[in-house]
Amino acid sequence: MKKDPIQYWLLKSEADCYSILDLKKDKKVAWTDVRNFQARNFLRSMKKNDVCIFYHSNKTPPGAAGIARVVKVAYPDPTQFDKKSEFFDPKATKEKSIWDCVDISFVKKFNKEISINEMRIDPALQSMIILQKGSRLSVTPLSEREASRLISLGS
DNA sequence: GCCAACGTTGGC
DNA sequence: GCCAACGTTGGC
Repeated sequence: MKKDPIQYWLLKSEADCYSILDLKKDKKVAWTDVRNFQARNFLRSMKKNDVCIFYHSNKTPPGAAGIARVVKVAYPDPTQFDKKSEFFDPKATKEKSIWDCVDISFVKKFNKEISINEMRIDPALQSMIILQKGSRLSVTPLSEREASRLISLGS
């Protein structure tokens, strides 16, 4: 049986909310709270061992901060059922789950964070979805070229 | 803090 | 099914 090729993803997180250092400390975390259908669909197509570039948004400047790896594929996001959670969704039931999460583990923190400005001027990164005007998705696919460029810039 | 751009909701 | 109003995201 042939192995599926690795896919690459970019995960946004607000830096002061959950950073790559938090992930380093936790080693592994459930990537919950995604409440956008397009982003959820990307979560659902993630496979075990896929590589995720961890991006810090909402800071100056924002940028790519490290690498994570998918350790568990999509399953129902428990926060949608939790009445006390700000991500509670009254339309979701255990039988009809709406939102998914994956588990990711820490791989490495970049030696140098790659700012969005650097990405914008790098020819290999022009095609990144988050650099397109108006793009707000918190989960986006990366091409192998984009991912390896980011990894070499950050290492 | 501002605001452009997007997604969602709800009236019709 | 359209679209105005609203809420949110996220770079600046």
